[in-house]
Amino acid sequence: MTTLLDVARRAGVSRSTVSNVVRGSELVSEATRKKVERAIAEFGYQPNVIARALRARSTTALGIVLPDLTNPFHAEMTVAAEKEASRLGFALLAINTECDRAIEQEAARVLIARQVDGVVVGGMSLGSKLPRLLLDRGIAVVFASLGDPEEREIGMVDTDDASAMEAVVSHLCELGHRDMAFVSQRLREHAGERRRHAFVKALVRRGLRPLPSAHGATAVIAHNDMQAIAMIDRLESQGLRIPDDVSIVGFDDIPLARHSRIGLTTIRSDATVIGRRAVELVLEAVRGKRLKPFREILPASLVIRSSTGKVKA
Amino acid sequence: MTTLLDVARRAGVSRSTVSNVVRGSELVSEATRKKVERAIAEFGYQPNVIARALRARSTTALGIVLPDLTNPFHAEMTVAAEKEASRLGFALLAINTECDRAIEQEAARVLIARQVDGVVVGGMSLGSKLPRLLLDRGIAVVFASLGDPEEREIGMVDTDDASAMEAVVSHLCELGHRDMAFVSQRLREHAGERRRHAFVKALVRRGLRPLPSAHGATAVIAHNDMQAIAMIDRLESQGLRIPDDVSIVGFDDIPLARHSRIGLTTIRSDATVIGRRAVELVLEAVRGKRLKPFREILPASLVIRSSTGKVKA
DNA sequence: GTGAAAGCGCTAACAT
DNA sequence: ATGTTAGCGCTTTCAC
Repeated sequence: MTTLLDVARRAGVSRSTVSNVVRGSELVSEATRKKVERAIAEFGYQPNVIARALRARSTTALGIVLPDLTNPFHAEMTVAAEKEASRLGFALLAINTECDRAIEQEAARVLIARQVDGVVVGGMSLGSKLPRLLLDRGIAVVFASLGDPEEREIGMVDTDDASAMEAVVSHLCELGHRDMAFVSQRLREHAGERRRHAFVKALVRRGLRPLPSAHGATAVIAHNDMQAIAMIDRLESQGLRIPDDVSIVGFDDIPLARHSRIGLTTIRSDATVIGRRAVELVLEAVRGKRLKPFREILPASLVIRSSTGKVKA
Repeated sequence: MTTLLDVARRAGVSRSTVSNVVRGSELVSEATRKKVERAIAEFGYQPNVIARALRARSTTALGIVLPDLTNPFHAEMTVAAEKEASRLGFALLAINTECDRAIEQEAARVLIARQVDGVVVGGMSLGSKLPRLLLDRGIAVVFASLGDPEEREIGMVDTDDASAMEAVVSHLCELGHRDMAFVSQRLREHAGERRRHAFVKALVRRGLRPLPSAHGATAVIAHNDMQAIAMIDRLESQGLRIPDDVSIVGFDDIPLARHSRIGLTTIRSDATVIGRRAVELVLEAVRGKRLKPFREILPASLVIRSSTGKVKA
């Protein structure tokens, strides 16, 4: 392994000069820069990221915390985040928590121990301590597709839940539905509860009230597409027909939602944009310049397919 | 941040002694161990992973390289790998390559720069240079769900492609199919080409030959479930019926395959086991003890659902 | 059994 | 503009 010292000797300069060249510092003459660059090329020198991290107190690594990576929405978000991070020279540590409190706590411990510069939270349990733990260690945090954080220090990028649910309820009401329910698999999931809240608000505005469970509902709104698709499977196994007996609405618009066999009515949410922006925001926070808006709400749109229909007469 | 020195001072011992206690070295008296442990608990001391990595030349980090994290099979494998790695104190760096040569090269560069101890390869382009690049830097490599590596130094864990394809072809032949085709989205994907090879072999054994493309085939075998499911969508959009006009077979048995609306005939492959074992194997390699078999082939089984049927008379 | 000392490879004051 | 120096926090001989 070639080090700064090797390059320095080869180029006949000091290590700091080489370091300056490597880091693109301005205070190096054109002549020496050339010399050093030649030596670097000759050795194929690559700075040791570990040594640099120890000294500079920045690992150029980010974390991403997810409840379920097997959900294509989260996977797509992660892929986009990884791509953007990599483009900017950052590595991405992905941690799957299953929304389990203990695993979230452990995730925080690992992220702190590994000294990541920032963390994108793509999902967590309601009232999770994870963000606070990170913030307390000076680690930047951004919520992605997770709704509004209560704390000012946390950044966010999300689809507009409120107007999305407004559109969903409006659509269902037009189809004659009055008995609607919101379902989420894991009770007390942060994003789910926020969406449930928005859903209830939209109902109440119309003088309606949500059913406590899918039982007896003519329309079921699921926390996300995966759960909506699972719900179709469950209901159909019970002999119900979608949408004749029950209408189903998802959230995310994962690629599968538009599959001919699925045709899920859902809210379009752009995982790629959210993942990319989340990384951009967290890096802005890392660099201490929150000039641009630190919270960003993307417009939501309802995509109507075949999983919703008129309520039976 | 509390350091070794803080703990040492508090316990009235030297840093090396604290280090010995932390690393569980035997050569510490019971009495001092107790003292040190108390001081550690008092401070809530956590060793600095970065400093340790610099000195010990081991980052306790692994990499996982994937072609497409949005494929639930790969996602599940990654989740399992991450879980196992985390259990053993290792972090996991996930890199999505889209099977793109340039990205694979860049992935190798990053993994080398970050000095990961080992890498699980869950997918790559045929003849990719990635494994060689890593091996040359002394980084352990294990193929997961990728077939047999040519190089002895590379570990592997995979489902038995050969017997799987044998079962598929046998099943289809019984249904009267003779015009079959294997399709894979990305030409020249390592795993896909291995499966294609196994498929062709099984055909030839019966005196049959594969069709060059899905066109005109009565049965189509896809590289994996996601592609099979996409194929159903495509064919049905063209007005064909599955399985009446065309039978479809996948590979992986992702959860979606058994959805009531999908019912995909496929090969069962356990992503969780593969992910977990891949990490175990790569760590055995890291620790230099390849006592246990370094290559592991899991039994394959055909799951027959509703996407395959008798060929039209 | 315990401690002193020498770095791992790099960065960032501070000199020059 | 370039070099010198002093560590970052840890591990690991090597003495005692």
